[in-house]
Amino acid sequence: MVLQRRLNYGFNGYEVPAVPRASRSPRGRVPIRKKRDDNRIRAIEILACVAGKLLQDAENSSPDAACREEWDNIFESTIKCKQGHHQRYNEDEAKVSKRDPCEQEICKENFTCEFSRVPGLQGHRQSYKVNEFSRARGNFGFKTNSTSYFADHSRVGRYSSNSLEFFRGHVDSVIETNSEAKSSTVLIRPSDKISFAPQTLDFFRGQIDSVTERKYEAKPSIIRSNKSENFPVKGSLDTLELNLKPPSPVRPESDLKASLFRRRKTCSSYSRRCANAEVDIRDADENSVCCPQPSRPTPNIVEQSIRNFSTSRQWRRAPNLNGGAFRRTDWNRKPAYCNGRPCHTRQRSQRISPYKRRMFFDRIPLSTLDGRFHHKPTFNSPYKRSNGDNCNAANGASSSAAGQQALPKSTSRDCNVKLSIKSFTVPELLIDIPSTATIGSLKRAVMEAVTANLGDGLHVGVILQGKSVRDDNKTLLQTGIYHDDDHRSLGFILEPNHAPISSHPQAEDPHLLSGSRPQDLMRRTTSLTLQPKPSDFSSLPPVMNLCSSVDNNFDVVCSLTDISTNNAMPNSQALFAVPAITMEALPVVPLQQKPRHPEFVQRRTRRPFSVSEVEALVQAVEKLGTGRWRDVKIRAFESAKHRTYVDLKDKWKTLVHTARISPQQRRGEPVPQQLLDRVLAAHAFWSHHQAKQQSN
DNA sequence: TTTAGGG
DNA sequence: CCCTAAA
Repeated sequence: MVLQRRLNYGFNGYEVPAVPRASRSPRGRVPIRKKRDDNRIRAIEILACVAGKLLQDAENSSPDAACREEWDNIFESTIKCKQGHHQRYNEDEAKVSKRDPCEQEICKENFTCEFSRVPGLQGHRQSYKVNEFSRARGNFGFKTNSTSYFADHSRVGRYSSNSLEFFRGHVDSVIETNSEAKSSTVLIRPSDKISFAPQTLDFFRGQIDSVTERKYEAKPSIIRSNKSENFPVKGSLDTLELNLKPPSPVRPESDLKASLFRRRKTCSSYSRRCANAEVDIRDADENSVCCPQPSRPTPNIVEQSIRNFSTSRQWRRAPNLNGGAFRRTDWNRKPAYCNGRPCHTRQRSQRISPYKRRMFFDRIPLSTLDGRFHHKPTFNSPYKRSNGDNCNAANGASSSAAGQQALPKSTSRDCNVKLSIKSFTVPELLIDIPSTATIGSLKRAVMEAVTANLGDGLHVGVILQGKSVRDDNKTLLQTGIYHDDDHRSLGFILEPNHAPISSHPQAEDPHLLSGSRPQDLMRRTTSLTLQPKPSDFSSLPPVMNLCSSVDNNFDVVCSLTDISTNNAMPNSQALFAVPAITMEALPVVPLQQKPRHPEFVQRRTRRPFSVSEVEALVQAVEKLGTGRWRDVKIRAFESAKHRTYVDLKDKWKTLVHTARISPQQRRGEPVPQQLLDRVLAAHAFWSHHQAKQQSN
């Protein structure tokens, strides 16, 4: 039949290559669908595994029944999902759905999570959509969209995110979202990936399997508030907290809470916005004195630091007149609150972390840790003094340095600086592990990844007043950090060592050296946040995302995105410290994974094939066969620069399709039936030929 | 890079 | 025409 047609139309010149091309065939991705399904199944299994582990940990290590019940509630609520819920998308998301084939599958798996038993979340309902996410090579997992509603149907948040990470974050967000959040809407533009609040990552480090660090290029998110007028524009945490009514009965610790927030007040909203480490500015006598404490951690200190680092808990340095051992202070006395009820993060960390923390720092060489911190002023360095003499020495040193700055008045008492780094944002960790892997191997893999991650040349950067302090040789005094100064804007940043140290003095402050990035980032953050302009998405490089639906109407957190796009953003790989309180609501943060927003991707102009082009294509394929598109291109479209071999392949595909459908169904410029018959003939011939090659 | 295939 | 897995 086919041959007959071939003969009918006069072509009999099929040219089978002398060297069979069977070795190159089959090519391409044959079982895509299957692969995706496998991935989905695998991811779900991992999620189940994680959830199970969480439950297990909660059951096994809960110190008291109340805590355990709380955990059970949370996890149960997290896991109990009802399928079939449908979710509407806003216009933006719908557009993306049209553009993104993967997004089109977003409705494939829907979940509704009910939080009826979670304290503070009664009546809360959250729906998720999970779809696979396979746009990017090596990208594993899903994408979810979720919208949260409270009992009164007020919207809490909308996320578009990579679902695996989403679920990670979800655990935290469930724990830490509080009912006050319903007064604000967090709108995150559709994007491909999310990152997590530090505690989320910390939490999952010990929970999950193999992790692969991804580097990111940050993209902005927009945060809006439905009722932002309820809150000061400045979004001061203190104000916000005080404005909010605790949903639960007042607890005895409420006075502590108040003092805690009062204390927080001394940290500027600026530094919080910029998502740098929060500095605990308490003095030994609880006066609000804020001085950075230069210190070189001793091994046990390192250990402790790492513990705290790994659990996103704050550590503090005791007044170090006795040599400056770190000590943890009043964690138990100072409850972290989420709108009147205790945050569970700490409980969780305590319960789950001992083992994990052990694993964590056991596997990190101390030398690495040393290295990571060595950019901070050290105990033995001239930067740090523990008594008045040393202070004077520091004075003298600073007075001999160029660009020094006048010493603040009182130096005798508070030369030591006490600060605590409450949290860090670390690069996203991606899971990629077979579902058959054991928890143990999973943990090992996580540890390895974390170790590799943290050991990979990170160092601590210092941010002062929004500027990165690059000169490691300057003293604190020269830099402008004194004990009784206003240290609202002091922050820290973890950054890779290979980040360019493009430092240049700031005109307005000669004592501050600055890499260009962090403050740029922050400025963008600020302006972006205050004046969201979706159209700026393509042009705004890096940035930040929200961590809270409660208090951060204008609070954003710098986050990290994929640097694999080669949009150089070296410092965007940095680990930004995040104010603890901003993490307390919605740790799920979307990140732009694609280089550009889909709607800004320029599509090639459509250039329909002319009949003569089709003729040339058919002729070439008749001669060379299907599957040699490069040769076809060279042979017949060498000079047609706008026709790639992929185009030719696509055109052939559509030609075959066109030839098979009835003429009434065809669109566009009509292709002569004769040509279409040749297409069918050649296609049949070469298909048959290929099949024969396969079987041999 | 090229091919195959889903979209 | 886009996207991307797989080779």
